[in-house]
Amino acid sequence: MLSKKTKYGLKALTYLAVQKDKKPVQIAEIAAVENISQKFLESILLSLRKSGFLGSKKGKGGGYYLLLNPEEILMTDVMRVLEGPISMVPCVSLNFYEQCEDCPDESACSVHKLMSMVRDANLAVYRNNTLANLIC
Amino acid sequence: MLSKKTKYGLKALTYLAVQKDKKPVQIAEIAAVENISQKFLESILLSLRKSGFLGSKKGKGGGYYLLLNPEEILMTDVMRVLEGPISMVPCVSLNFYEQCEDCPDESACSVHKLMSMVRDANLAVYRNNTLANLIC
DNA sequence: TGTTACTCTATTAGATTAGTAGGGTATTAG
DNA sequence: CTAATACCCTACTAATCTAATAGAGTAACA
Repeated sequence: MLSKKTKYGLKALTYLAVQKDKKPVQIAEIAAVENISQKFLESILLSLRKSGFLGSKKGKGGGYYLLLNPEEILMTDVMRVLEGPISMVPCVSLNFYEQCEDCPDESACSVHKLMSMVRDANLAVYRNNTLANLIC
Repeated sequence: MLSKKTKYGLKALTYLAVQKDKKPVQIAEIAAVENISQKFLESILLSLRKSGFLGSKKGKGGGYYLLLNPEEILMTDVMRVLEGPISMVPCVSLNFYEQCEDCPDESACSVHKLMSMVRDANLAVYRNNTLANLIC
């Protein structure tokens, strides 16, 4: 299942991407329009900022804004930050590889084989989509 | 993440699929060879039996066995039983559709759009693979 | 007829998720 | 300057899910 964190994060990114100008948008506005708990959204936007997707401005008239153009924001990167590894098992992960301690032979493992294919399929989708593709 | 239930279930199915003859295999044997908690494996095999993948024989010399040939066991069906819906969000599920109560317009939702593509990609993998494809 | 091995129910520790609460701090408008 | 604004951060909690454990029950074969 997709976590609410990822769901809300994607919605917030989309909301920022469709803004006419580049002016900062307040958390409260996004939370209200997208039906998201404001405090929860705060923590999500914070992690998106720390990951380099968003910039923020403090004080009156402050808020969050995209640091890149929507065409430059790859879903691969967004999903890794919000949802974690794209692979469903660590033994097929490209970025977070870990050996299974209970599996003597990876190349003979049916789970490894199936999940490798699933990883490739998902990666293909995420690599071929930017934030711009998800708008409208 | 893939649950241990699914991982163990796939390993058990594979183990049964590579047996020379169709004689029942005991839970204890599978659990020992595949490094799985026997009691946990019990409940997994039980649900695979109830779903029509496995048959069982009680008493001495009993155990579990495949009811179909490995070529006839589609990953789509196996994954739905072990892991649940293939879609990551209910609003893109073909078999378990549910509307999001917080989302006014599905067709304009970026999450819906992305997750539809992910679902299609995963379905393609699961539909193109049978238990037979995962052996060796 | 007794052993074997599946069947079923209940319980539990631990982890994760989604959210809540509350205060702190930097910045800007006026 | 200063007060309001809005981001920033830590800690806590209820609920849920996962993985596993325990133990009793039941069917069937040798």
